[in-house]
Amino acid sequence: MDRNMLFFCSFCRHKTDDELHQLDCHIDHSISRYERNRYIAHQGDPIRDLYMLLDGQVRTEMVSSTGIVLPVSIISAPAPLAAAFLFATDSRFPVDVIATEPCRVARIPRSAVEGQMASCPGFLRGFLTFSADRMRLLSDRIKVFGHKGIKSKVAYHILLNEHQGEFKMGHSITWLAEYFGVERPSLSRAISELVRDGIIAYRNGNGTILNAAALREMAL
Amino acid sequence: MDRNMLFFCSFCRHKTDDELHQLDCHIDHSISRYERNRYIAHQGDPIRDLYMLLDGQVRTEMVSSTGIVLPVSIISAPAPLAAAFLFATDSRFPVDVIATEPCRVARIPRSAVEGQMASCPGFLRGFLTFSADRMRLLSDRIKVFGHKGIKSKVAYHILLNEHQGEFKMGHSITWLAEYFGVERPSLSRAISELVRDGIIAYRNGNGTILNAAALREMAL
DNA sequence: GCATATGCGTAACATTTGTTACGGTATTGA
DNA sequence: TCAATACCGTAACAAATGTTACGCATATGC
Repeated sequence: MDRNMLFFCSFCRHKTDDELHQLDCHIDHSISRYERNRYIAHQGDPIRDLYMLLDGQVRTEMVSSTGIVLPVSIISAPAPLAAAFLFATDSRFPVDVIATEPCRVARIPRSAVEGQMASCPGFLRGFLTFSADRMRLLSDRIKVFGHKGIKSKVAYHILLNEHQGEFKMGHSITWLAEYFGVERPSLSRAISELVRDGIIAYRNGNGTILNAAALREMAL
Repeated sequence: MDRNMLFFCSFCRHKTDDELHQLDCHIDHSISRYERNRYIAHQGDPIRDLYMLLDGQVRTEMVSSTGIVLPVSIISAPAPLAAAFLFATDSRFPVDVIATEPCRVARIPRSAVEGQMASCPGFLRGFLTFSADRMRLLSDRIKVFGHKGIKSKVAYHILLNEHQGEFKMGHSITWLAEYFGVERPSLSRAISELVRDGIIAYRNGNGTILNAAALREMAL
């Protein structure tokens, strides 16, 4: 069994290849190959299987009801595709999934996934943890958007990453601007203003909180 | 066994009370009661149990690192509390949870939850579906935020809810404004402009797409 | 009937944010 | 060393959004 197939099984992932070969753990699945630019799934397709991208890379695209295409993201193996939605009510692919290079994809029927969950605690826990961690990413992002105004977002982000008056931005300004959903120059300006107003000191990704009260005020 | 305890079990939820009493399905759990304004959980507390709000209502609050409090949401029974994070890596309550009226809360140890998942397919599926549906809500919201500019958000929302040239907003303008993270008058203005420019007709929550091309253009 | 609350559209104005363009620094690889 | 690239700060101006206030409906309860 392919090691990547065991992505979700926290127990199995740490076994040696020898141990894996001796393992009596068979999950019903089929493997498909896709050439570059082939569609692995179309937006709206019902999700009946767990899709595991074993090798290669895909891009996902969203198609609006009458044809505009907007890129969403790039996913590299090994990774599940739309795993979060497999068990959703009326679960369908929210995007097109297209191979950007030759890919190998394993499909595991939902029933087999459920069976594996019931019989293999590591698999169950792996899946749940993967889902939960992903949910946390989304949830954190939503919280950022809950703060109106760039300075409020920045202030919130700083308070989250604060440790004894110091903080690290943790990412490039360019990256953060995308994360916040604002333009880079705007974010840059916002930070400059925080510095100008004596609320923080900042340089090169690291900073110090000078006026905690004002910063808290901004985070609303 | 309390019917609310079986929130996640799609099989059990549809049984009659008689059937429930005869059911040989015992989940290890303890039940606590909380008076109004009592803390059920503090932000940062490790999550070791599944919290099920059986009766009453809670509010969640977020506390920034130095004390500001911002309200997040109200949750009414029956509902799980932070269920999405139970299996996260280093899972902790992201918010304070405070009773707004007398509450009853069942706590089921994580290990018992895992055991129940392994032995009761309905429970497993119920939990997974709940998580997945919730993930979809968050995911949809993130997608909205991915569209910059109010008109782009509105256009996207309309295209999502379009059906043969007609659409329903589905919510009040006030509600949508919050959902989009913009001010109500701003949203109102944006819609008015779409109408003024002959792109849509709109009245009372329902509308018609007049210029699909322009609308698609706006959704980027 | 009346007071109250909610939801909605509108307007004028203030503020924030986007846009575009430029220059500077650091890194990388030829 | 040099060119190419990525990342960042800044500025001036344009555009979008927020703010505040008002009037009008509709529902609700007294």
